[in-house]
Amino acid sequence: MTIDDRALAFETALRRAGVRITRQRAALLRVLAATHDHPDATMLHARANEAGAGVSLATVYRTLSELESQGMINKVEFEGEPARFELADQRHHDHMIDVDTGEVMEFFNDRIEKLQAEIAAEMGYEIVRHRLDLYVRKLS
Amino acid sequence: MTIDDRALAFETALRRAGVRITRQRAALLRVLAATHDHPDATMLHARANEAGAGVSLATVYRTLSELESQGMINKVEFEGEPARFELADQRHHDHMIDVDTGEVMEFFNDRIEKLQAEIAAEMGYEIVRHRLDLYVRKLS
DNA sequence: GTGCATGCAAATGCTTTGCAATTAG
DNA sequence: CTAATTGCAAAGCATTTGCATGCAC
Repeated sequence: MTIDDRALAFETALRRAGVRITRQRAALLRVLAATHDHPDATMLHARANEAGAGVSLATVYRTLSELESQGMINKVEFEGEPARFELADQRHHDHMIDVDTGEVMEFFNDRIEKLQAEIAAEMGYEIVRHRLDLYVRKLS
Repeated sequence: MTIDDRALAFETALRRAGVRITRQRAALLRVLAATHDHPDATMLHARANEAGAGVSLATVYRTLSELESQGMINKVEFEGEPARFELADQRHHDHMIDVDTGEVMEFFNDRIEKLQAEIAAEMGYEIVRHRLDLYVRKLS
């Protein structure tokens, strides 16, 4: 799926949900469709405007909320920094954060997922969602 | 260890670290020593003042920072709420949050801990710290 | 045309900080 | 005595919101 395809898919999904596609939203969708890292609202704002879009930060926040409640992006909150965002059209995964560089990596481990569900079940609960963040340092 | 013992242990550790024990700090240490839940700064402020202490919120925050950098308490940041605090003098554990009641429970699973370390090692990293939060709902 | 979306600036909520007054050791 | 600590009010930061104007459909 190309960036254009993805941006178009976003637009279609939003239209279907009764959301109007404004110039600002189209620009943000394009920026998001091209995203391979974990930018925060300010970064997305900067990227949209670098592309000549003219979008206010308030609109960035409003659009991100909308996209999140549509389930199209995920908000990721690491400790002590502004919320970051990632595309939701991927398999579930957890995050590793390099404490020296700030780099965010993704990983998935099925055994951990299963163990979490078991632990919750043993205590009489089911998991609604979970967050597993590993703050790591490169081995020397 | 009683609450008084614990409060005294805190004082001793702080004095040893060259931190002065003021009336305000003593009151907060007492409140913390009696803590079995996961209060935030405002709650701790309220509890200290209910006990007739006369402590400002700024001092609560400053004391919590001090205690955290001394490794005596841990700051716990759940999604979308003010930071909470817990005593550090316990075995490491993770948290389960009941999404309906807000109740916070603790659990520990050695297999999950080991798997995390293995995953990090495979990717060439060592874990500095980690956070695992399960947002759960009671099974009906 | 009509109502949803925008920009702006002000408000919010949590947390930190500058500074003059106070107090622990 | 004197340097650390406090309270207060102001500032900081990320995020949200009220409102008048603008624009998508």
